[in-house]
Order: sequence, then structure tokens, then C-alpha cells
Amino acid sequence: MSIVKEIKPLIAAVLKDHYGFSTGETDLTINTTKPEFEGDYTLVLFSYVKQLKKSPEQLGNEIGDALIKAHPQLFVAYNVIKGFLNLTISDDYWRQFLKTNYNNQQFGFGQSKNQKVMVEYSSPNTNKPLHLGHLRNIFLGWSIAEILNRSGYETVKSCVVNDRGIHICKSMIAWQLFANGATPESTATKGDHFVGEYYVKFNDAYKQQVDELVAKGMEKAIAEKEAPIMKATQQMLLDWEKGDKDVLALWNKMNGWVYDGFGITYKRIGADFQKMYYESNTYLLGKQFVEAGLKEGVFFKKEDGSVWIDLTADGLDEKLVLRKDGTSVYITQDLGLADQKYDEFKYDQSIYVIADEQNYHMKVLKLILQKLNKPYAEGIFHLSYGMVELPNGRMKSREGTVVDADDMITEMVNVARTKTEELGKVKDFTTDELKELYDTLALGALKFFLLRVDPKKRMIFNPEESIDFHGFTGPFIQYTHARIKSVLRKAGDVSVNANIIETSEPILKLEKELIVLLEQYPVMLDQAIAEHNPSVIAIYVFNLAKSFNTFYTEHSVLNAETETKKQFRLMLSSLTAHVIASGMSLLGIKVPERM
RNA sequence: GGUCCGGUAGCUCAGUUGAAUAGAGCAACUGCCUUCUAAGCAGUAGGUCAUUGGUUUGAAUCCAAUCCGGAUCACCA
Repeated sequence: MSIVKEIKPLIAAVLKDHYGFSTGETDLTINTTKPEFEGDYTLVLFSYVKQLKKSPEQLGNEIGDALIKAHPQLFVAYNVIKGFLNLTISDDYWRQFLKTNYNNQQFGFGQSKNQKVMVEYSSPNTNKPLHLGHLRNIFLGWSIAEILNRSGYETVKSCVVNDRGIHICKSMIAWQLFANGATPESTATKGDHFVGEYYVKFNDAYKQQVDELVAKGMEKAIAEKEAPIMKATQQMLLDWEKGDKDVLALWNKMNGWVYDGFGITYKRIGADFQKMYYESNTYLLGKQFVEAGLKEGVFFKKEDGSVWIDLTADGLDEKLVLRKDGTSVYITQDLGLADQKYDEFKYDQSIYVIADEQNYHMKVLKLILQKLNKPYAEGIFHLSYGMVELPNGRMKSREGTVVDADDMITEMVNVARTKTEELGKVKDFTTDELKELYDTLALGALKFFLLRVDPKKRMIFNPEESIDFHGFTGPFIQYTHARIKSVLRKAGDVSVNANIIETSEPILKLEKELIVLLEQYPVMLDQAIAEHNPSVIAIYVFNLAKSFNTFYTEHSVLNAETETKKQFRLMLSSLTAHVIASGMSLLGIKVPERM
């Protein structure tokens, strides 16, 4: 149990015993004490001053006295400044914490929650390669699943591949028209990039045809429908739906190329899925909901035969759930897929990692399922994230302003190589070791960059400036880890005598700062889960690394003042390295032994 | 137009269940490598927390209005 959770009921008890004042533990405001004051944790007193008719100073002194008297093993000192009661926790408590956990590989992990959570993420289209926006999605989804997993939830990572529709047909038509049978192999191109090129070719040709028609005097809106290449694409979609053999063969072939390409990228960045869904299999789902919904009066039918739900009472609009020709729309298949997932996995929670442009859609999805009284409706959570934008606005694939995921990784690897060579610290590494280190640093920098920001906020990426390796970055934290490991290696295989710290001298300020932070790790995990927000972990691990570096510069571990100090600091360093490695692994980031 | 999200240092972001003098990183400037990794540390400078009003002992945080930016409201996906 965390120290704050431990303290709260003790304070509540004092308030009750001395003043007959009942307060919920959540009403107590306890913060870490600011470094300029004496103490570890601080109780804010203002809220009780009025009700108890005492001055903050008097109140603080009385509570402080009572706490020390009742729990001398826990509280050793206090001071009151203005309305703040600063409490000092005994060194014994911190030593005990360190002793219990310095070698505990499970530190921070939660007990089994007996709950299953599905996390759907990535969900790419098969007509173009992954870009920076996908990376944010993938890193977020993977990370939140990992955080849940380590905290005791059973997780199932899933992916819906958007493998059908007009956009896929565009690449297919363009390939038929312009490829002359070229393949990824024949052109030595990664499959997803290869197909993406034909998607671009389609758009170029389409634009040209529209311009020609407009030049001949046709109205633009009509020209956009009449362009021959567009008509051919629409015909192809119809043929696909009819199951035309040749079209299906081409579709399978081109999607296969894309999957090969995605596979390479997924493997490199560490993305994985336990369950794949393909839209070509799910796009007809959900029609049974329409029947049921009509019967229950949740949906209604218009004269033209289309089916709707009226959500105006919930502050939304009327939403179409079935076209007049009886075909499904997007929301219909999402209803069906939610149901299918539940059938298969009986999830307690289902998290959808989808960009915030679909906030409305996801709100409607959950609302409809609630109105249909689906047992799993409450467990649906949209992990909405902001778009990654360029300094001059959104990335547009048609305008060629997307930052390609593979290119981005390659560039980061180059930066990692350059910086490593400049510093020349790992000249004895083999080629393989160097390759691994560059990958570790490159992906560490990239993942940290995308995960350190609150998912809800849209973020700006400037391709002109490569991602930094100093300061609030992945490599800074990786460096700190390598540094600690270096010290631990030099210390040798010291089997730390945990008893030796029982009589140790006072814990110094910078040691205390570090140990207090370490103790908060499990609380951070809880917070990250409560907020569905991996940036909580990223910020925490950064602060931990920073705190270690300050300590490290000021105090020597191996040449500590006394042998007990040395033991204490080795344990402290060891736990710090472990929490850094553990926290970073929750973000999907590896930490090197040396760099 | 309706709904939702955002506006904090030159830049990128924390802080938003109200609490001490609003914090980091980058960029700028100044120091620190003969002892554990300087991808580091210490320091200087940089703020009308979009604006106005309100609630409160106390507001970047809550409420209202306004300004600015974005998303969304398709028989598109």
C-alpha cells in the first residue's frame, strides 16, 4: 500500500477523535512537500479551519502532535507553515520500503483483477503505408494494453483492417492501368509502399481527368462523378461485392503485398495483436440489430425504407443505421463487430484507440448499444487521441505531406548512429550490438516523443527538426539507465546485505527525493489506467531519471562515506534502474545496459 | 448555426478532483569532466496562465460571457 493511502486514515482518525469531525479520506488533500520546505508529505489545512474554528497554526500543531504521539514509528517530525502541515516520515519507513523492494521484480505490478479488456488499435487501411499518425495510435494502444496487463487485467489486443471499399479499388485500378505487371519484388519496393504509390497515381490521373472535363465545359461536381477512372473504380467495387473472380484475385494479391509491408513495420516497432478482424468479413454485420432495434422501438423506419435512431433527446442528431437500399452503414457494422467481439471474448471493457475526429461516431455507438440494453455497452471506452499535425496543418496523403512511418524510423536510426559515433563510448560493440543499440535508441526517442503528450491533445511535429536526444526524451532516460548499470557492474556481484541498512545514518535530501519518487510508482500506474493515459508514466519516469542524475552528481555510490551508505545507495540505484526499465517497458521502450 | 475539444515562457509541453513564490525540456547565456558514463549536473534570463466578470480564506484550475484555433453534425469510411 502506498504511503499516502496509509497516512490518510490516520489523519482522518485524528480529526474524528480530537474534534469529532468526520471526513472522507478522499477529501483530505495530501501533496508531496515542496523541496524548499522541511518534510515529505503535506496536509492542506484550510478546509478545516472554518468548521473547527481554529487557526491553521493551532490546528496544524495539534494534528502534528497527535500523529507523532499515535504513530511514532511512522511520523518523526512536523512543521506548520501558513495553512500547511508538513510531515516527515521516519527514515525507517523508507529503509523498510527499499529493503522490501530493491530486488523485487514484481514491484509496481498489480494483483489479478479478473477482468478482461479488449484494446483495438492501429486499424489501418490497406491502400497506403503507415504514417506518423498511425504510430501515435499504435504506440498508445500497445502501451495502454501493456499497462493494464501489468496491473492485473487480462488483455486482448485486436486490430480491424480496413481492407475493402472504394479506396482499395482506387489502388487496384491504378495498378491495372499503370503497372504493366510490376510487383514489389520486381521493383524492390516494400509492399505497402508499392500499393501506396498506385493510390497516389490514381489521384493524379483522376485529377487530370476532372480538369480535362472541366476544360471542356463540364461543371466540376459532375466532372468528379463522370471521370472515367472514377467510374471504373465504382464498377470495380460493385464487381468485388458480387464476388467477381478476377477482381477478388487482384484484391487478394495487392492486400497480400500490403500485409507483408505492414508485418515488417509492426515487427520492427513491436506491435502485436491476438485477434485480427477484416472489414471484408465484418462489413455485413449488424443487420440483426436493425431488426431488434425496430422491434423494441429504439429505431424507426422512414417512408423510403431507411432506418434511423433519434438521439435528439441525448443532445445528438438523428442517425442513419440502414440505407434505404437495405445496406449497412459504418455504424451498423460497428454495432455488429462490438457484438461479435463480446461473443468471442466476453470482455469487461473494450477500448477503442481511434482519433478524435470520430468522437461523435463513438459516442453514438455506445449510446445505441446502451439503448439496446447490451450488457457490454458500459464497458466501451473510446480512447480518443488528437491528430499529429505538421507546423502548417494536417498531414494530407493526397498532397504528399504525410510523414511516412518507415522513413521516420530510418531517420531516427541515422540520428542515433551519428550521435553514438560522435560520443564514441561503445567502440568495442560488435556490428550486431551497434545495430541493436541504434534501434533501441531510435525507437525509444520516437515512442517517447509520441507518448509523453496527453493523448487527448493534438500534437505538432516539425519534420525540419529531428527528435531530440537530450532533455525530456527517451534517450535521456535510457542513458540514465545505462549509467546506473555501469555503476552496478563496477560494484561487482555485491550481494547486498539488507540488514546493514537497519542501523544506517540519516537519509539525505537527494536520496529521500529519489526514494519518495520510487515509492509512488504503483500510484502512477493506477493513475495512468484511470486516465487511460500513458503520458503519466512517461512524465513520471523522466522525473525519476532526472532525480537520479541530480543525486548521482552530488553523491558517490561506490565511494560513499561509509560502507552502510554504499549498500544503501546500491540498493537505491538498483531499484531506480528497475523502475526505469519497468516504466519504459510499459511504453514499449527498451533500455540498454550500455550506450 | 448546434455539439465537443483546446488556448500556460520564443518553441514543444506538464500542472486543470481549487492550495505555498505557476513547472520541465528545447533554444539563449554562465559555470562544472585527473575518481561511479558530461546523451549529464548546477545556475541566469524568459509568464497580463486568450480576454472580461463572478464564486471562494484561496482560481491556470470552478461558473458565465466574449475572442481565437480545431474536430464533428453525410443514405462517406
